[in-house]
Amino acid sequence: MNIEKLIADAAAGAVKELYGLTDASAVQIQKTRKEFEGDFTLVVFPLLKASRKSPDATAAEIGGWLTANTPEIGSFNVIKGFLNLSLKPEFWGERFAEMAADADFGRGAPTGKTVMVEYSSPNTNKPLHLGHIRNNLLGYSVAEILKECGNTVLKANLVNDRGIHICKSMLAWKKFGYGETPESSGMKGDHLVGKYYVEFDKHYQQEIKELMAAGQSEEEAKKNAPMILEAQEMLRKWEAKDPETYTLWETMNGWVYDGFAVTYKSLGVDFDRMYYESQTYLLGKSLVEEGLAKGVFYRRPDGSVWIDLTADGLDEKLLLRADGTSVYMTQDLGTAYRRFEDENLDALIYVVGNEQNYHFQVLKLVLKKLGYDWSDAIYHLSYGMVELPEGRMKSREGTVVDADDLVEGMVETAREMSQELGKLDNCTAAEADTIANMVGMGALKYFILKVDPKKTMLFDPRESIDFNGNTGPFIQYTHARIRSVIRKAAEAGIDYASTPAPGAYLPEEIELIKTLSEYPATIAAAGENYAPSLVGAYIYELAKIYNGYYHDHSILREEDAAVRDFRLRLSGQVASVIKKGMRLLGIEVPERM
RNA sequence: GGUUCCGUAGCUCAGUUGGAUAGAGCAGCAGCCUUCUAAGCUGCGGGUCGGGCGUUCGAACCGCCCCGGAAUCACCA
Repeated sequence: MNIEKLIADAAAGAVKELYGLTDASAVQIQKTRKEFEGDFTLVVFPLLKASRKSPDATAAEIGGWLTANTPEIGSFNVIKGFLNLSLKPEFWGERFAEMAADADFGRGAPTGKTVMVEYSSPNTNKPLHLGHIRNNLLGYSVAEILKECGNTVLKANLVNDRGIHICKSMLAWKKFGYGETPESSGMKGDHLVGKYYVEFDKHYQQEIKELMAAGQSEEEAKKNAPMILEAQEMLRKWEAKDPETYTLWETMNGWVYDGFAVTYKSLGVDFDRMYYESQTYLLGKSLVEEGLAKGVFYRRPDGSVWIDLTADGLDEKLLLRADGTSVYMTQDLGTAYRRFEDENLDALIYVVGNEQNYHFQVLKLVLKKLGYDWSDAIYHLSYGMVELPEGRMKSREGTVVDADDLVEGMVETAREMSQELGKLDNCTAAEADTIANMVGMGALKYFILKVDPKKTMLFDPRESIDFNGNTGPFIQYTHARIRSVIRKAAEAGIDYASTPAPGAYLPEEIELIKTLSEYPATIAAAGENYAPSLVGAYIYELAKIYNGYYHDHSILREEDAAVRDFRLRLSGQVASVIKKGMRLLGIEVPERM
C-alpha cells in the first residue's frame, strides 16, 4: 500500500471539496522533517490562490477537513504554512503487520521489460584495478536493483580481447618470456600477462629514447620503434588468422580469463551474456551502408565514411576507415543494433567511465539519425575516476591499485580488526573466514557504492577504509546484533511470530515502522535513477535509527510479552530489510560479527 | 576553443521532482559497558552550499554570466 499516495489523494479531495480545486499538481505531500511532529506534510503555499486565505488559516482548514474525513489521519498541527499530519498509531501497526507478512517486501511488480546492463568489459592485457572495481560493483548493483524493480535483466560483459594492446603483451611474452606460464611461475594468469604488457612498454620506451638520441623526433621515434612495428605486424597476422599467432593469443587470453574468473568471484559479480570483441568487431558495416544510402553519412575522397555532427555541437566523426575496416564506433553501432534485435530489449545500459561520455553521446545521436527510436532507450551510466591522493592512477607509473591486492588487503584488515575486538573468539576457522570476507568486502563495496557515480572519488590506500560510522560494517553489525537477539529468543523458546499486537507503540517504534515503509519507494527510486547510493543511504539511516532504539530499549528483558514479541518482530523486519537492501549492493550480512 | 561533468564543514561524502533552522561519517573534545554484541550510543565545536545576477511566496537545487577543477574532441578500444 502506498501511504504517501493515500495522503495525497485525501488532500486532493480536501482542496477539491473546500476550494473547488481540481488540479492535483498543486498538492504537494512530503515526509515531515524529524524536528517537527507529524508523519506527512502538506505545503499549502501553492494552494493560497485557490483558498484566498492566509497560509495558516488554509492549513488549519484543510487539516480540520482531513481529520474529519480521513479515517487514517489522527491529528494535525500547523507551522508557518506547513500542515503536518499525524496518522493514527493503529494505522502504523497495520502497515507493519502487512510488511512483516510480505516475503517479497520491496520487490516491484513485473514490468514485462527486458533491460540489458553491460558492465565490466575488461581488456585482456592486464589485471583489473580499482577503477574496474567501481565499474563492476556499480554494474552488478544496478542490475540487481533493476531486477528487484520487476524487470528481466541481462548482465552483459563485452570483453575487449583483440587489438594492438593485446599484441603488445603477446609480443613481449614471446621475446622475453622464455615459456613462462601461470603454472611455472605461480602467478595468476591476468597478472602474468600484465607483467609482459609492462615489459613491452619498458623496451618500447628504451627504443624510443635510443631513436631520439639518434636524432629522430619523439613522434617519429614512437612510430618507428621496432617493438611497435613488430606489434603491428602481429596484429596483421592475427587478423589473417596466422596459426601460431592465433594459438598464442588463445593461450594467453585463456590465462587472463582464468585470472578474471577468480577476481569476479571475489567481487561477487556475474554475467548472463559474454561477448567477445574478436567476434563482434566486424559488426556495424551494414549500418554504415544504410547510413550512406539514407544520406546520413558521407564518403570522403579517400573512401573513409563520416558523419557530420557539427550542427549538433559535436564534430565530424569517422565511422569506417579508408581501407574499409571498422572503428570502435562502427562496432558499437553494430552490437547495439544486434542486441535490440536479438534480445528484444526495452533498455540498454552501458556502465562505462566518463572518459567515454563523448563516444556515447555520438553513438546515441548516430542511431537516432539512422531512424532507430530505440536509441532513446540507451543509457550511458557514466562514472567518475577513482583518484589516489597523488592524483590519477597510471598503469605505467605503477600507481594503480590492483583489484586482487585491494580485496585481499580489505579482508585481511577485517580479520585483524575482528580478532582485536575479540569477535572471532568462539568461531571455527571457516566461520572466521566467512566473517572476515563479508566484513572486508562489505566495507569496500559500501565505500564505493555510497558515492554518486558521476563524481570523481578519492581513495587513500594509506588511510584505508573505515569500519566505523557510515560504513558497510556498521550496517552489517546492526544486522548481526539483531540476529543475535533473535537467536536468543529462539533458544529461550519464545514464539513471537503470532502474538497479538501491543496496545500502544513508542514514538521510536512508529519511526522505525515509518522508515521501513519507505523501503519499496526507495528501491523504485534507485531503479529509476540507476542509483545504488540511494539504497545505501536508506539502509544506513534505518540502521542508525535502529541502533538508537536498541540502545534505549531492551527487547528480551521486556516483561510484557505482547510488547516483547512485537519488538522481536520489528527487529526481525529491520534485519530483513537490511539484508535485502545490502544484497542489492552485492553486500552480504553476517549472522554474527 | 567545442562538448559533458564536478565545486556543500579541516577531510570523505549525503541532500529524491524548488519547501521549514543545509545533514552524516571521519578527525578533535567530553561522557556511557556487573543489563539482549561498545564495529555501538549521547553531547560539544565546526558552513558567505565556488562567486554574482535573475525567476519564485520560497533557491544548495531552476536560468544566465563569471571563477576553479576533471574528462573528452585519435583512421586506440
